[in-house]
Order: sequence, then structure tokens, then C-alpha cells
Amino acid sequence: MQEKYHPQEIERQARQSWQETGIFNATEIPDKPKYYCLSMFPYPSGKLHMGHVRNYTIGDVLSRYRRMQGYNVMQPMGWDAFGLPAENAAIQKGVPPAKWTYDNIAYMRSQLQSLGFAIDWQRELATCDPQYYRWNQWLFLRMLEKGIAYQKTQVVNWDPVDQTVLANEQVIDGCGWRTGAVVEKREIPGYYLAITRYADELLADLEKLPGWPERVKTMQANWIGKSFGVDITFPPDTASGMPQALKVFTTRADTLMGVTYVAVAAEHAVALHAARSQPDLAAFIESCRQGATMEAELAVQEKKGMATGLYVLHPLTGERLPVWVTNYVLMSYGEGAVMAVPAHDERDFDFARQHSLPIKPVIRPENGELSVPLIQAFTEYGVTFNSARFSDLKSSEAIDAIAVELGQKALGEKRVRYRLRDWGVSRQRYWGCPIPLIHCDNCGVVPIADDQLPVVLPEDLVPDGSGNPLAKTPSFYECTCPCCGRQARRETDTMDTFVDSSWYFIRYACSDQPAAMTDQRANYWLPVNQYIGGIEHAILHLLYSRFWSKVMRDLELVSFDEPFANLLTQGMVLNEIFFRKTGSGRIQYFNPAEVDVQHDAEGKRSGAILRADGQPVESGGIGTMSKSKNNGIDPQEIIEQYGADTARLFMMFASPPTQTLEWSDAGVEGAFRFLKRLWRQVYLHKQQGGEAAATTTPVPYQEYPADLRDLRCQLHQTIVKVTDDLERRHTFNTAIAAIMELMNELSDVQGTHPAARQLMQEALENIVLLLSPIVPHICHALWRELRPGTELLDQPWPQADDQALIQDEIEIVVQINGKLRGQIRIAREADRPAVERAALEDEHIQKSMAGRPVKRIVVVPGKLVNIVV
RNA sequence: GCCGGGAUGGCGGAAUUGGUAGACGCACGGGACUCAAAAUCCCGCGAUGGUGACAUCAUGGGGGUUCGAUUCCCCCUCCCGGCACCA
Repeated sequence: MQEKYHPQEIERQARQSWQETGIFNATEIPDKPKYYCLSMFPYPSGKLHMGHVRNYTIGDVLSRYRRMQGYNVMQPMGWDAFGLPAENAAIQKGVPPAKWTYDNIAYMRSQLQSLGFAIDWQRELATCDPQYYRWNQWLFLRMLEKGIAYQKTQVVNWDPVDQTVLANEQVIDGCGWRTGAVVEKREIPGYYLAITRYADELLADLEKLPGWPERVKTMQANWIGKSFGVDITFPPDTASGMPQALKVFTTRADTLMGVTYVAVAAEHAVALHAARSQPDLAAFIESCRQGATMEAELAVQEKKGMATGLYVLHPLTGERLPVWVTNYVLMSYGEGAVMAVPAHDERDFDFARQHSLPIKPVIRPENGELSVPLIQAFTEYGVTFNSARFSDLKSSEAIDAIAVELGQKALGEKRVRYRLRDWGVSRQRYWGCPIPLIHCDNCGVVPIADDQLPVVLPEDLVPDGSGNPLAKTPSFYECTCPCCGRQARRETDTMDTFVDSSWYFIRYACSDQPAAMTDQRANYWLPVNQYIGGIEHAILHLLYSRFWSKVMRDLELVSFDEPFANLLTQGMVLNEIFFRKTGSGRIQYFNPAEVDVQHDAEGKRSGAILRADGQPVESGGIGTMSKSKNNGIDPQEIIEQYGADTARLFMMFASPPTQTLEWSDAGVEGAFRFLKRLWRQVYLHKQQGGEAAATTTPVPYQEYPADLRDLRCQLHQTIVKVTDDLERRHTFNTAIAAIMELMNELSDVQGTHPAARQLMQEALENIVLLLSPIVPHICHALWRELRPGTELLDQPWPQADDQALIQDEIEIVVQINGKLRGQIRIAREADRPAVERAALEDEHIQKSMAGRPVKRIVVVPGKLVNIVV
């Protein structure tokens, strides 16, 4: 055995050994419990970043742990390979996106392999592979047949930078999720997937996901936004010229008797009708359309409106109610029209005040009166009044009674509505999955026949930054209609890349299946037992994938309802930001790797200097690693300097996986130091006749000296703790801390005494096994030293020896009035009176009590005694 | 505005079901080894007072429940995340 730890060499050897045996290639074994462990696949952007390393290390630790526990583990990897960065790189460098993407995949694959992840590379897939995306197209056609996919023209979110449409989920604070550009409204035809058909199930099934973080489930529930209410029809006052009845949706039918006007969105048919004869109204509508480009601005912008001169009739009283066009009613929710109840709705209240519309209170608090005149809307539930025969009812009763009355008049019914909108999947971009349709002047939209799939995306186009290159490539779009044989045009829009990622985890189960989208292996492996990824996909990818799985289930392609049984959302990787203000007032950022942080004699931070010039730099706080702040650390450099195990150990140790992780060079050094100590400990043990002790005449545990018995107890307690931390808590940081603690104790064990060597052998073997999911390479090498001729990966996860966990004497804490005042050692089986007696007799306790009388003694068995004086 | 999560030494974090606050690591200080430095090893390390044994204070702030509260309850401050004219 080498005296020193040489990570590069041992890591290369370990990886070679795993590769030769193909040990991580998974097959379906019916009689073994399966464990499908999945980390979100990367976009092949060029090289791995620390977020990837963290993500895949978490997955690898869990995979390797489960493997040792006897599970049939599958951990696959692939590439989310379609997307805009490829096109942008192509525009800049003049290289086709395909080449750029495949080159990146090759490099990043080698990086992942150098990190030693236990991945089944036989199942690797890339979403830009025609053999993958043909099944996107195939399923899209099935959806088309079922009416789940359909075409419509509507106002959409337009990203002016990426020059494409975005789905609602992809608009964050009014900006594109990728570019951050302010989203515009445009009216464009496109294809939609009817995710709203599944709204109710997507919401209800969140309850089938106890293994998901509450936070993510809440976010999805809010996004789906189910609300119960009543659809109400307001008949037209034809005398005023009102052309049609107005349908509204309300959750507060109990306030119906307080309606004083009706408001419609600027895009509403009634508004457009009225505008035809009223130029000023037309101008107002136009200004609404232009002003309201940014979603976030909508909420804060001033409420504006204009009367149409049209009237509707109150469905119960027949009263004439004016119709207003306003900018605060959304066309995209409900019917694009609302009944306005100023007394009981904040928005209506503001608007009514501005435009001097009547305010009619009809709800009062259950125990009390409404103070009039109202200073603000009373929006809570309460009791009706001033509502004719619907007075003096609780809100819930009034809603029911009014709904029944409206039902009898055929002017309303109870209705459930969702905030969720259908998923627009058309993208006016090149590097994506072609939508398999043909437009024929004669036959309309014609789907491609299944046996003609895939519609292959040409891989040699170089976009120039102006529009979709597919639309400028006749060899792609020129075709003949499959129905009538005449000249036709192929659809040049491609699918949202979130389509690709909505089912890749199913395809891993059968990525070599040429004849079908899935086969029975999908039902063996799925659902994914543990999914790991960033919280940023809480809605987007995770909601789409759930929807897609349910569609596939209804098409009888898979048999599960939910794709991901357990979800772990990892925290982001942060690093300090350093900068200087240059003379011209510009800010120049410096990479933390080029900066030395200084400390004073008390260990507090005193400043930071740039190594290159020795001059100070300012700290800009801690932030996510990003190019713009120049605070990223390249994982490759860490791997080359310290080895993959150090990188993995540091990331798992610095914080629990769900929390943010602060990068620290010193912390990396510390992790490296620990591995060096571990290596040395095994080396020294072998020098002292080490592993022979385990095989020759063993000393019975009962004959161990007391200190070794205690140490052996700690060893087995550590096994229990690490197992629990990995299995249940997923707190790898505390698991590592417990092993470090044990190592610290172990380093005191000296000498060649057989029992000492025997214990050392037992401890080191177990430490190597416990650490192996986290730092597999060094453990692979150390195991060969501790047990020559055997392989670590053939070993099961260690089991604690129950006998070792039982201590004859235990330590009990003694408190006086809840404050720690002493410790006593006492026999494990000592009864309550004995414990009390021992506590009272203790010298320290006697002194602290100073003769005060005992009022009461609280005993927590095995833990503490509290003496109340 | 609504919903959720959080605040613990110089720093990252630990304390799992109300039971020893600060595990483990980093930084820092002291020592050993060395011509010297690095590396390594040993010791110390919340604050205040005390030579010391020890005492007091301390988990964002204030109050409460309890023999005992970082943990439970009420109020407040600040930070982070999500949603936001959703009728």
C-alpha cells in the first residue's frame, strides 16, 4: 500500500474497474426490489457547473446506498439537447446547432464519468435524437386524435429576445424564464395541449405524493388554482342596444344583490361591439392593449374604464346595470366579464369610487354591523342583508339559495374553475422537435402517417438570427399532401423543449426499444423512486411531466398515475462576489479563486485582496454562481487539483442537500485533509499488522478492555446514525460528521494489542463501507487493502451489532432547576430510586444544592435527572 | 396584499419526539517537528467576571406554557422563496 493518498491514480483505477465489470448496468430482476434513482438531466451547455455536480452527487449517494442495501438500482443519464442556446451559439460561431450540441455532450459525458457516478450508460439518450423525438411526434398525433392537442389563435406571451412564444408557466414576473426579457402580448396561431382537462386530477393527486416537499405541492396547487363558484348570466337590455347576454363567473354569489355594474375586459366581444360605434371607446381599448404588455405591471397599474352606454338586466331583480369596459378584468380567466360588487370587492370598490358608481352593501359581519359609509370594501364572508328574500342568510347558505334560484330561471349554475391554462407548445424556432403536421390548401391540417415518422429535423442548418431557418428551407417545408397529393407546406414550428423532458424518465426504461414508445420495462422501473433536481422546476417541468404521464396512462402506454414517488429539491450553489469600482464608475468582478480572504488574530474577517496585484477588493455578498458576477468555480479544476472524491465530499458535507450551499476553498481543503487522514489511518493500521488480526484468533468482545468496548459501541451507534441519515433524513452532512467523530476517537487507539487491532480492522472496514456512497473511489482502493481479494461493491451495507449497542454503564445528566450541574455514570438497568439516589449523592450536586430542600425530582430514563429545589 | 420557509459563535452548520445549546468542519491562537517554511501532529477556542474551582448571560426582539423551550403558543422585526387585478 502506498503511504500517501494519490487521488488521480486511485480514481482512475476505480473507474476502470467499474467500467470493465459493467457493474452499474441495470437489468430487470422481477424478484428483487427495484430502486429507480433519477437526477434531472442536464442541458448540454458546454461544461458541467457546480449545480450539476451537487445534483448528481446526491443521486449517486442514494443510488450506491440502495445498491448496498440490496435493491436493484437503476441510475440513468441523458441530455435535454434541444433548445435555444444551441441556436445562439450557432449564430455566434457559424456552427450548426447539432454539432455544437453533440460536442458538448461528448465533453460533459467525460466530465460526469470522471466524477465516478454509478450510471448505467447503456440507457443514455439525447432528446435531439430522431429515435427519441419520433415518439414526441407519435404521442402528439395520439393527442390530436383525442382532442388533447388542438390548434387555436390567441393572445400569447412573446419573448422578443428568443423570438418565440412562451407558455404561461415560462413567464416569470412578466419576463421570459430563459432570457429575462419583458414579455409582449401577440396574437398568434399555435398548438395547445389540454392540460386543463387534467386540472382536477393533477390537483387531487398531489395527495398521493407524501414524498414530495409541501412547498412544491402548494406551488402546484396554487398554480392550478381551483375555485368553486357560480356562472351567472345577465340578460341583455336590448333597448340599450346590448347585443347579447353577459356571462360572468363569481365565487361570491352571496353578493349578487349588491351588484351595481358589470365590467368586461377590453378584448371582450361586447367591448368590441360597442367600440364600432364609439371612436373614443375604440381608442381606450387600443390603449389597454398596448399598455398592458407586462404582466407584472398589470397588477399595480391604475384602474381605468369607460362606460359603453349598454345595459344588462339583473338576473333576479331585472334592474338595469351599466356595462363598463375596464383594464382590470382579464380576458384569460373566466368569461372575461365580472359582476361588480363595490361594497364587497376591493377592485370594484376602487373603481366605483373613481367613477362615482353606486356602492350597495349586502353583507355584514356575522356578529356586528357594517360601519357605513364604507371606507373600504368588506370582503369577508358574513350574513346577507338588504337582499330581499335572500337576506339574513350566512354567505354559504346565500350562495346555495341564489344558485338554486338562478338554476330555476336558467340564468346560472354552480361551476368549478381553474387558473391553469392549456399548454401552448408551438415554438417559432429551429432547434426543436418538428410538429408532425402538413398544411394543405385543400385538406386543411393533415397529420403525418405513423409509418412516416419521424419528421426529421435537418441538422445542417445554420441560423442567422432572423426568424426560423426551417421556414426558409424549401427542402424541409415543401411537401405533398398525403390526402390529395397536391403541393402542401410542412409545419415549421417546433415543440417546446419541455415536451422533450416530460417523459424522458420513462424512455430510460426502454431506450433501446425501436418499435414503440414504451414497453413493459417501463412498468417495472417506474415510478421513479427518488427524483432529484432544482426547485426552479417546481411548476414547469414537474407539472408537465405529471400531465404527460397521465396522458400516457390514458393511452395505456404505462400503468402508473404519478411519475415521481419522492422528490428532493436541492438548494443552489452560492459563492462570494468580489468587485472593484473602476475609475469610470463601472463595476469589475473578480473570481473568488483569484482573491485571498484575510483574517485578524481573532479569526474574524478583515478584508480581501486580489492575488494578482495585492490590492484590496470589495465584497458584494453571497450569490448564486453566475457568469455575470464572475463567481463561478469550474468543477473540472477542483477535480484535477483534489480529485472527484474531495469535490463530492465537500458538497455533501457543507450543508444539507435541500439548503443552499456556500462554496468555500478552505472547506474543500478540509474535505481533502479528511480523506488524507483516512488513507493514513488505514496505512498505519496495516503497518501494525492490521488486517491479519481480523482473521487469526479473534478476541471475544466480552474480553475487550472497557475503553475498547465503549469505542465499539460508538462504532455501531455510528452505523445506526449514518443509515438513518442516508435513508430517512437525507442529511449527508450529519452522516459525514458522525464518521469524522468516530475517526477522531479511533486515532487514539494505539499499539499492536490483538483486541485493539481487531477493533481497528472492524472500525475501518465499516467506515469505508459507510463512506463509500459518498467517496466511492478512495473506498474502493481502501477496501482492497483491508480485505485483499474482495471487492467493495460486492459488500452489503453494514448492520449494527445490537449487542455492541448495549452499554453496561450509561452517563446520565443531572440538572438542578433545569440547569446542568453534573453527570453521573450508572448501571444501565438501575431503577428510578437508584438513579435518584446516585444523583443526590453526587459531589457536584451536593455542592450546588447547598442544602436547599428537594421539591421534586424528574427522571427521564437513560437520559437525565432534574432536581427541583 | 396573500401563502410558505427561515434568523443559532468570527464563518458553514449540529442539536431527529420538549431533555447536556454550539456536534463536525473552517478560520484563528498556542505548542511539537523543521535551519526555515509548507505539510503533519497535539492543545485551546460563544460572551462576561474570576488565579482557580466556578458563576452569570446567551439560539432575531418581547411575552407565555413547562421541572425543563433553539424546539410549543401569542405579538413584533428583518431576510428568502412562490403567487398576485383569478372575480
